[in-house]
Amino acid sequence: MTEQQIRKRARGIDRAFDILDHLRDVKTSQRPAEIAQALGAPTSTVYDLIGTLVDHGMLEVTDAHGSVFLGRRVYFLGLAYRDYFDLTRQAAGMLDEITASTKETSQFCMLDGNKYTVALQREGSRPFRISADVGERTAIPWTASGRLLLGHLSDQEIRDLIPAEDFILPDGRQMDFDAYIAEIRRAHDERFFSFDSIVDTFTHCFAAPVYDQSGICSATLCIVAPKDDARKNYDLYKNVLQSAGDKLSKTA
Amino acid sequence: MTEQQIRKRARGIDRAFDILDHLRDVKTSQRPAEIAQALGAPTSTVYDLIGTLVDHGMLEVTDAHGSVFLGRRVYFLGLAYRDYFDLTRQAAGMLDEITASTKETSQFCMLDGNKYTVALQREGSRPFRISADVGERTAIPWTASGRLLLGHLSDQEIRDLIPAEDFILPDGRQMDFDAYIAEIRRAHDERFFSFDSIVDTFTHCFAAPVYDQSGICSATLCIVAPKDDARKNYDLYKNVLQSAGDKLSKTA
DNA sequence: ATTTTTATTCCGCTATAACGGAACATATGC
DNA sequence: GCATATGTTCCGTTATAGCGGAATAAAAAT
Repeated sequence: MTEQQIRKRARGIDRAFDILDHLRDVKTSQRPAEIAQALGAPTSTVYDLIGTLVDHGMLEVTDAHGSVFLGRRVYFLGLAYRDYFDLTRQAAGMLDEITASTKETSQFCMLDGNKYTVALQREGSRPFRISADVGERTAIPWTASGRLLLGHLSDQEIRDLIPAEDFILPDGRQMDFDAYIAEIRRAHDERFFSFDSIVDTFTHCFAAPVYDQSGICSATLCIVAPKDDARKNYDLYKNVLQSAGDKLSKTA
Repeated sequence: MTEQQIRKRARGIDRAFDILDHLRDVKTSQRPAEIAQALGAPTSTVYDLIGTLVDHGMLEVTDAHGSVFLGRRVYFLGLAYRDYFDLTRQAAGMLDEITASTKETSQFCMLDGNKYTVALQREGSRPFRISADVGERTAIPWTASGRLLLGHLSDQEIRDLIPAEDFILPDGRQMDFDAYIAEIRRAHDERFFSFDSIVDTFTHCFAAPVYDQSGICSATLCIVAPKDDARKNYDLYKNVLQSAGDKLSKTA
């Protein structure tokens, strides 16, 4: 076989998306036979694929002749795409504002499974070595955000979620679970949490929640500042973060 | 094999949508390995599928670790879904209004390949036998809408689109192509066309364009009225249709 | 640095999805 | 009405997609 591999059969998945794209192009519902013709694809295959696409809700039958158009599910997927990138774009703007007004490093953080990750970061005017890089996965209990992001879970759910070793601090000390839970509850009530960093000795971390439409804290905005800056500007930084978090929140 | 067929392999298409749905659920980008674990699906398969989904633009790589989230294309598909059903819903409302104010039968019509079809219909107070039922495919030149819907095409494109036999009227007479083109150009300029029905002897058909965002007449609103009603209310019907068409049009 | 774990790529086997074509159903023309 | 064309379903064959498992690479732990 040569570089130009000759394939006699197309993958179902490729043809499936061809069907979806085609319907998008023509902007109308069409019958299976029409679609098959338009794509130059084998009829029996197209019938089969349309069947499974309908089962998946990616297509909907629109009339008694069996015409199909794009289905509800593609719409919901589209919404998810938009929400994700809207949030990312808006969050990036917020970080710009926060860092512009405070000169401190700001971050947009989320959970990634049972770990904490920095999704976006804007470095302050005096960038120092931040504990975690963007995309790095960190133990949730080591972070200020890790108090806010679990606020909607029960004690047991929190215990189940976090691996036991994540309660052991970088310096080897064991965290107290009950004290951690108490901090989570307090952070949830106050819509804010801050503490001297656990992973280094010279920074203070501020975190404010971003809520999704169901009121769950789905992300946080953070400021990482040298301890003395943090002390001097505590109220300012807290207010800046909270109002930015409110702006990104979807709650009505 | 029994009723409960045991399958050892899943279809790629099914797993592909599982991946999309999963990302919608978690609302974050994830790495292939995570997704495979979350779905309990074979790793090698998930890697392969994610590759093709990325090729299709259904997924996008969001960071240097290879994390993926829903891609641009799902968004565009979602938009197409929304536009289609928005237009359908709004058009149905318009037909209600038109028929309420005129008592005549109103229709929402589109092209379906190289044929004309009635997509929606609201029957007037004295329903008579309409030439074409909803969903029926009719020769484009036989219809009033068939003047408006081709307004964006060149003479040659029109000639290529319409099968020769569609220029033969139901009574066997041959239509003159140049005269037909002239009517199309005039209808396009006037944003309106009406004539005594070709397919029956007692109705007059009115048609006004609905434009999509690129200014192409993608649909029409029509009134099918008995000839004498049509004569008496010509200006009223024309105005009602045109303003309704303007409301549905996407042009800025 | 070295080991251990986890993530990714590679590759060969085989269950089966895609396909062609026949059979059947439905619409269209005569 | 019958004939012709077109749309849909059914079914057997076979190219190959999905899979398991090995090999390799990258991270994490020691």
